[in-house]
Amino acid sequence: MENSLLHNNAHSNSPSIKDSYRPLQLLSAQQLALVDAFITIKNIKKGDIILRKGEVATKAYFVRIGCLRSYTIDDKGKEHIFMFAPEGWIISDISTQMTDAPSDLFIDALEDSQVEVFDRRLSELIRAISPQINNMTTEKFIKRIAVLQKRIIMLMSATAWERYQHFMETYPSIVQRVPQRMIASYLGITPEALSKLRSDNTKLKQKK
Amino acid sequence: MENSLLHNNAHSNSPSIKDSYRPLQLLSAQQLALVDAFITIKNIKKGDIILRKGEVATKAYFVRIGCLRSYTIDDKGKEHIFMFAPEGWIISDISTQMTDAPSDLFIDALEDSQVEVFDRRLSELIRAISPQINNMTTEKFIKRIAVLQKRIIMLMSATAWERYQHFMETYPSIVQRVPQRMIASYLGITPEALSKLRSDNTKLKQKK
DNA sequence: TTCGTTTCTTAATCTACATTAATGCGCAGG
DNA sequence: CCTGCGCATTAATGTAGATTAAGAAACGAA
Repeated sequence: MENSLLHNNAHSNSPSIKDSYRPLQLLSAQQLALVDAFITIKNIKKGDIILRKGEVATKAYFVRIGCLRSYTIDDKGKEHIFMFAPEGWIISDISTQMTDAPSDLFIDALEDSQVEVFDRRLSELIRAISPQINNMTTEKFIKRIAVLQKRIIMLMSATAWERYQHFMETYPSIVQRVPQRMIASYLGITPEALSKLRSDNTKLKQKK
Repeated sequence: MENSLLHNNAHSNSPSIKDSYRPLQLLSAQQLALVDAFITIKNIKKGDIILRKGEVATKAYFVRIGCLRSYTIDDKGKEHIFMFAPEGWIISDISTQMTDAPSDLFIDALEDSQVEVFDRRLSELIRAISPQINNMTTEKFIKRIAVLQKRIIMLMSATAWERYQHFMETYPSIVQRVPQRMIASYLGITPEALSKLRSDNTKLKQKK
């Protein structure tokens, strides 16, 4: 079932970032062609790191096939996963992409993946030729802020189990695809704790 | 010492949001006058709530005098402070201000305060007349994203004591002004835990 | 001032999650 | 086909911070 989905995506009709512009007719055919000229396709092997902490990156990645993640490594050497990006998601370190600040994040591939790379220059170009798209971009930033805000509130107020529930709603396609220890890392708990969480709740369900 | 600071701010030369436009000469005198026409000044009494969860607000507030905060109340009735806004800070629920989403946050005043109110319409106006300011706004959003991102990483990886250290760096002027229990709420711990934290570390310092 | 309320602190107990460690499984490479 | 290593699970023990409770200090309103 998940496999057939993967196969579909492996064709040339994989999702593209341009899909979000087309339906609204925000860009002329000529402009779309221009965008095409700036977008490049990149294949990334499982485990390849495409951004490292401290680097100044200028690119964002739209995931066509596969799955990427962004994460930090703290002083004690511990990984903390910031987000996952399965098919259709965009991943980048916004602050290093839009300004010249060194990145706090690493980004790598959890599976063999294919992405559309768009450079800072493309963002600038596209925002210059279309005010609507410029506004769309701003709106995306605002939505991102709302998401981060909710995550903070969640980290402050919710138990590990509640956060796990929320994770499964946010990333239904991820749960079976990535190692448990990474889900634990995203939730801010240890793999052992997640394992316990899951088994305890399975038991609860069986009782009812 | 803090008092004299307060007195200075009580005069008409209090900081204004326009200060951030003037030095860059981004707006003509006429345009500044136009902005003036849209900005209103609001006095808020300690304890007054100017935004409630579920409301659709269209305003942001630049703090001239005093201190505001934004916070949520979770299912169990517990408050979680999201940010403080002393003099010079802007506070709002960005997602409700820029879209029509109902707010997740409450905003109220921790002291008698004076703010500059700017409506969504002003943001639109100002961004329409000045592309530079439009870009400045976008950059502010990006910086905000970076701040939220760091806070998430901090909540996932740092101990309560480390978070307290970071809080004091971020809000040096706040520590003596707001109740401890609110600082605890911002840090995501109980007032009792914060009290212990502080006394334990004082002892540590004395040992050395 | 005085009284009532809120806030801060200290201390005892409790709990969610971390740490450590041992076991078994699945899978990639020789 | 083994062999080894990363991963998941389980269990024992440890600990940061929550909860509960109670007393002291600070604060606001009459």
